[in-house]
Amino acid sequence: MELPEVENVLRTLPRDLVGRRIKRSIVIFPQRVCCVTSAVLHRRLKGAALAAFDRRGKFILLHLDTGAVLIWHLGMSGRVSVEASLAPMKHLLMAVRLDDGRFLKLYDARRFGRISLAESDHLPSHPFFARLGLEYDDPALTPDALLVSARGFRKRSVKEALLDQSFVAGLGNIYASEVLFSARIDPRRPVRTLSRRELARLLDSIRGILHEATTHGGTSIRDYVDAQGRRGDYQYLLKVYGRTGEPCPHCGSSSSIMRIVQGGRSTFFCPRCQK
DNA sequence: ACAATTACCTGTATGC
DNA sequence: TGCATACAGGTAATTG
Repeated sequence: MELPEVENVLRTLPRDLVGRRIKRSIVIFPQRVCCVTSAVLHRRLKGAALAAFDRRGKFILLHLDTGAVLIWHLGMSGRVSVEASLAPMKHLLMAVRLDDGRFLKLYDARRFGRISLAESDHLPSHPFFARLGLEYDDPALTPDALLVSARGFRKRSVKEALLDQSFVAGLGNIYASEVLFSARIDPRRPVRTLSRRELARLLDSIRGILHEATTHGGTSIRDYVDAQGRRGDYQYLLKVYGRTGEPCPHCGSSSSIMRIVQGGRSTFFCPRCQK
């Protein structure tokens, strides 16, 4: 799940969760709990009330009235839902039982999702966030800031840089290809060779694509659904991702969308438009 | 110190 | 019908 999907999960969490107190927590896969023991996690959650929900990059932050923050990362296949019973347990990573009997649940078939807990005063120093890049809508994210960061990558391609969460927080494999197509930049270019002008275009594309995808409820190619179980619409608006062999929607040349592999992940682009 | 590869997982689609 | 392979919204550990 990338930023637009995570944002839509947050937006679709029932508002009446706020104020509910946690009776107990259940961790099915302690291996997915990071930086804190399950025992400490349970102790810190029990009796606390849900206070606010937000996001940093792809991390979901569930703020409690005690100052503790429960952190969930959805990995590739994570799902959040609120249900009346603990069952079904299949693919359940963790759940919290609330004082009204409901369960706030994190499912993840592939178990790449991650769980942690931090104190809200110390969030920036938590290992999840210490090296995380700026939010795409942060005014501090400027072409010059990207230029400085890009120069720090010795020979990474711009596609690989977009997947690196220290460059910009929140992009994943789908939107990295879409952003580069929108900016007309060849994904194979070493990121340090991009001019300030090109990075400005890249930044405009990052902002445009992530905002548009969020507005459309995210991308549901296979499994993704929000916290209400609804699919997004952005899969219908993808210009290059998953469209190998299709005509380019910009230059129109037939079967021009190519798939290549970079860092073990698929990249889709139009070699005619993207220089 | 760095870049490239492998590891962690399960589910689904495809081809023999 | 198996069975083998490829691939999937991500990141960390390991290898050279």
